[in-house]
Amino acid sequence: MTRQRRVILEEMQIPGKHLTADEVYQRVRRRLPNISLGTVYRNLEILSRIGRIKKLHLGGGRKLYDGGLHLHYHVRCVKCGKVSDVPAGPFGDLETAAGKTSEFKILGHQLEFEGICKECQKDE
Amino acid sequence: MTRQRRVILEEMQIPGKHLTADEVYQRVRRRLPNISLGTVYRNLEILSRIGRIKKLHLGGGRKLYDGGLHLHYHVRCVKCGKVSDVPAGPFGDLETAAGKTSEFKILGHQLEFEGICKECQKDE
DNA sequence: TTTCTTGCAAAGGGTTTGCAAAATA
DNA sequence: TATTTTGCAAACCCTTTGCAAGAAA
Repeated sequence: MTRQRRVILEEMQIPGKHLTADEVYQRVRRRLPNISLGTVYRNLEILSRIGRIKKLHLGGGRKLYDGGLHLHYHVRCVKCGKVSDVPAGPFGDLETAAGKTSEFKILGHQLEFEGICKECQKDE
Repeated sequence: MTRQRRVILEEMQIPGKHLTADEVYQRVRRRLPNISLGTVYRNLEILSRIGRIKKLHLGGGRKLYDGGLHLHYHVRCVKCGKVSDVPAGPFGDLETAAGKTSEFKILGHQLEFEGICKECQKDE
């Protein structure tokens, strides 16, 4: 656990926020001005592999990193791209249901809603 | 509706299959050898915007295009990346539930399961 | 010391875009 | 004819990677 990795992890602890790799880079650079973007990418990959953060691939096509590990879903604004958390369920046991109709051994799931955020609703 | 667009749409009609832009390009090229990759990208974008196909951003980070318009979900193998359809629900009314806890006006949702496909289960 | 990680810069892969020519409505 | 779309190629992200120097275990 290097200094860089620790700071990256700390800077990801923003409840309800989801950052691109470059946003993480910008934040971390305020504390470690010499860190490189490559290091940020490498550590985001490692941290998500060991389960300290979550990598999201949402509909907008952007890769986002989420420091929040509690079970929750996401909603993305189709107008401005803003992503917010949606508290999880209770949505029944989705995985059990899927396991009955699929030949896959189900290990997990991701649920993403799309809609229009409060600000964009005003603009309509 | 140009010839290129029509052929692209036709080549996407493979039940249960999900293609990358390049796979679409390869398929279409068998019928229209001079089509360019740019044209494929432009038409996939247009077709998904007008709702004739669906653009998927699954966990693997890959962008896939799906010609199947019936309501269904997807499951992705975490070992080999294979993507299969999962019949939808009945999973209750996910969007109504999300609308109660979110300030967004909910318009839709995508649900992706991850697991291990039949073939990869054998290898374990 | 041995192994892992860093910063740098270059390479890589997928996607988008400007343009003039061609096709469509 | 007016508008849209095409093929081509270059440009454009974003992300990954090779390397030698540096830090961590």
